[in-house]
Formats: sequence, structure tokens, C-alpha cells
Amino acid sequence: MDDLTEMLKGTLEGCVLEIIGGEETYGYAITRRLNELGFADVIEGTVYTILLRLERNGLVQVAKRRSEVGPPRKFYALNDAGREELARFWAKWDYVSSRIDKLKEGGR
Amino acid sequence: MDDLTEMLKGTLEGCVLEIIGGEETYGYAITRRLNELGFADVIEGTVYTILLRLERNGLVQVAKRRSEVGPPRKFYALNDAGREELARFWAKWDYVSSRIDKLKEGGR
DNA sequence: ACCAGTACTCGGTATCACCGAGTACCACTA
DNA sequence: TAGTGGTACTCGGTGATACCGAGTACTGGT
Repeated sequence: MDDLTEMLKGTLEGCVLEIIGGEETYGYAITRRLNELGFADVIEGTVYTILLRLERNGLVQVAKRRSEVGPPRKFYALNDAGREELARFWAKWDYVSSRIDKLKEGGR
Repeated sequence: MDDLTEMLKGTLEGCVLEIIGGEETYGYAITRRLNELGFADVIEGTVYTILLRLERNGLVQVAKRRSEVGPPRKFYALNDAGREELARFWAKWDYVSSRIDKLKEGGR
């Protein structure tokens, strides 16, 4: 699949929120997870900028812990504001994707 | 529904292509159509920038015609390149939206 | 000592939807 | 005939976002 970056704008951050909401995790692992999910071209730098933004916006709780296989990891977990933002994201997604699907089915 | 602009990036252009693909039409009417479809906050300026981009990228055929109710209209129709681009857009949309829905269902 | 894999930071870029101000055409009415 | 409202398009500039590239740094194995 060719370049998806424009279409991911506004949704990738929500995907990262969802992944963090599922379990406490860290940037490198989130990137791998996104790649597995089919977003093969999403790269570490992109995920880290999202994580820094989430932190700046007070949507996550951060804890630095040592790792046995490399440098320390910054673990992210959703706080209450993050869970609310995630709910808003899915509401928006449902709204937008249903309208687009309707348009696609020739909805008039 | 609150602000959708970020989520529409990369998809709004495709929606415009789809609308033009359905029938030859013009900017003002496309905006009204998008508003009806649920994209209530999409404004004329946005649609016109998309139309100019489509024209610049050689995806549409343009014809200026007089109107009985106002200034002349620029009618847009897809050419072959536009139809190909539209097909690519829907392929991307299907790909991305299915992955995101899977993530939403807790797909692991 | 070197290297591969892991893990994060940061300055800069391109693209896109949006905004605002401007131009202009037409029909209707006071 | 001047004004108003609806129609229709243009263009310079803004902000948000994903991406890029270079850099830093820790660990374990050869």
C-alpha cells in the first residue's frame, strides 16, 4: 500500500492512545505494534512526537524504568483525561467513517 | 460533533473526487453537498482550494458556464487520471479504515 | 573494540484543512 | 436607483500533523 501519511493525520494519535489504553507500554513497542497492525511505514520518530505531545497535553502518566536489553524505557499509561480523549476520538471516528462509507455507497 | 478538521485531512479531497465522479458539478454545490452529508463545518474556501489543487494536478476537466442565479460557475468532471486517483483513494480508505476498526475491536 | 539492536530527542519540512479579506454577478425590493 | 441577500470564485497566510534526518546513549554478543 502506498503512502498513507495524509490519511493518518488526525487518526494516528488516536491509535496510539488506544494502544496505550490497552496496556502500559513504551514508544519503541508502540511503533512495532503499529507496524504489525498494517501501518508498516510508521516510524519511531513519528510515534515519539505523538508521545511527547500527549505528555505535554496531560493525557498520559509517564514512568521511566530500566530495561535488560537496552537503555531505560519511558512507560506510558492513560490518565482520566486520556481516557476521555480516547472516547472522544472513537466517537469522532465513528461519525466520520460512517459518513464516508455512506458517500462511498453512493448515498444521496 | 466538534472539530473534525484534522481527521478529514487526506480524506476530504477523496470525498470531493467522489462527488465530482458522480456528476459534473461546481464548487458551491459541492460544499452544500458535503454539509448535507454531515460535514457541516466544511466551508467554501476549503473546497475551492481542493478544486484548484485537483485542476493543477490534472485530475479534472473544467468548463465555465453561465448561471441564471449568479456569477458564472466552473463545472468540474473527472478525467481518466481523476478516476484512477479516486480508485486509489478508496483502496487506501478501505485499507486504513479496516485496520483502525480492527484496532478498535481490540484486535491483537 | 566493535557492532547490532534497542530507545529516545529535536530541529526542520511538506501537506493539508481552514481562515479572512476581497472581487463579482444576479434578482428582488424599497 | 441604491441597497440587500444569495451565489460563486480567488488568494495570501495560519496551525496542526505526520515525516525526515541526524544525533545521543545503553546493552549484550562476537
